[in-house]
Amino acid sequence: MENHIKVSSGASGIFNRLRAAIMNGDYVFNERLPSERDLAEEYSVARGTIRAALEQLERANMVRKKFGSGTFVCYDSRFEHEDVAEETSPLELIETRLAIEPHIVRLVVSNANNREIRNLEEALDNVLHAHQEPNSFSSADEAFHLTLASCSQNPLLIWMYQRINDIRSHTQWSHRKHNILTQSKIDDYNEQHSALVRFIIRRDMDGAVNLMVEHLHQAKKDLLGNINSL
Amino acid sequence: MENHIKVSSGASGIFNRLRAAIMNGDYVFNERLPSERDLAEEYSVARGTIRAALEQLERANMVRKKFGSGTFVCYDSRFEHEDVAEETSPLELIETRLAIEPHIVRLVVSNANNREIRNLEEALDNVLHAHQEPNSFSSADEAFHLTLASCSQNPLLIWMYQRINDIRSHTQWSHRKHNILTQSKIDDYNEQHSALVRFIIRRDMDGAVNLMVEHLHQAKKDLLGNINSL
DNA sequence: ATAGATTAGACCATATTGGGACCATATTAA
DNA sequence: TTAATATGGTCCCAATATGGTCTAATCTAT
Repeated sequence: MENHIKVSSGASGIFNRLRAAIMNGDYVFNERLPSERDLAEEYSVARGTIRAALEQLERANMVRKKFGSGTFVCYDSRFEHEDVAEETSPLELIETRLAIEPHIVRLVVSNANNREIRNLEEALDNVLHAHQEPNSFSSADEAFHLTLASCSQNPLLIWMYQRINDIRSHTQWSHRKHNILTQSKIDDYNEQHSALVRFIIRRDMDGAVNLMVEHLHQAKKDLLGNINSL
Repeated sequence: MENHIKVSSGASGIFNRLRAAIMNGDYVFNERLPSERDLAEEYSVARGTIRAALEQLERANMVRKKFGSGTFVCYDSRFEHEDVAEETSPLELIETRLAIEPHIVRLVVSNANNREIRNLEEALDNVLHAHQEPNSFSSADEAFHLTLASCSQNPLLIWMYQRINDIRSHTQWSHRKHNILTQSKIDDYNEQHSALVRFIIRRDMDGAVNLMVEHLHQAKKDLLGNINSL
């Protein structure tokens, strides 16, 4: 009957304490937990008990273990109260980008100063020279579009685009990137990125906006084509 | 609480410390980090560990490496908007609405079903019959536009519009509403609200979108006129 | 007394780290 | 222009850290 006093004991107790620590942010997303041996010492318990607790955490999808490397947090507290990321499909994300990015381009063409143009050219350079590999390109592409948003100088739009990038990098469909982002697709997209920056530098409003719309429509088409072919 | 100094070990530990340094402003935008060899000495780890940490930073879009030159910060602290509501001006809010609402209208015209049309008509009714007083109208107006957003059936767009409404009801200018929202202005806006719903019911895409753009441009003009007259 | 949980330790397979060397490119000084 | 230097990119090998597995002894609750 001592369980009435102790909150919990044994492996489940360690599980609860570790889960609380992760949800509390003591261990953040992608961080490596202390080794099983260290945790055992920290909680004054045998390694087997720690392993049992970690297995519970793994079943709860809060950590993942990597042989020979460590145990890593895969619980993202950023989305703790945000079901938006979970509910938003790739298609709905593109639709949202289609809503705000063309207008961002309008603002950039009318407002961007030389310093921001330089930042944009640098981001373009990065995405053009990103390793020809889906994850690397995708990450540079996110940075490019965020830089574009930042050139709008509108804090609310920038903030919204950050949320879009959060969702872009949120897992759901990332495994599809490898099907969609072939070498030739990456080349196509980069062609459009370059053209977009040229239009912006020339202050060609219609050209830039239309290109952005086309860019996103192509991304949408590629996404739909891929889904249909599953 | 115990003085629990927790320093993640290995590459991810270095990653966390460097990320904190960058976010803290120890290294600023476009600044060159110390060389990998210097960082290795500074943190008393091998160069390979530093390289692993820098690769994580690169994946997080916080630094970029230039072959033969160095590693440069590409994290812009201006992107960190602690409280976006505080930083967003009325004009910037309108610009943001100008970005997303016309596209919301597009989606509504193509996707809305009868049930959603009924919700929209109800929201229209509410805003038409709101007390002819700025706060009452403003609140009904927010609800009308949010209903419109929800008819898009896109959870991300709906969520973003909720954030817009948060800011609308928060912002700096609420005291100006009394200057802007005169009886005749309210009548003008409601004229547009009614016309918008008619266009949507007729599935007149161009008419609806153009009207929404006009609606927001008028709101922008009214806002600017009021600011200039201060 | 029994069954299950916990402890403690040993060993294995893999990944990371330490430390060094050399290469390719960019920057700087002569 | 040319040479020297600084920097990131790559490879190597040994040492260490880590999770995976197994065994046996001990504790605990029924």
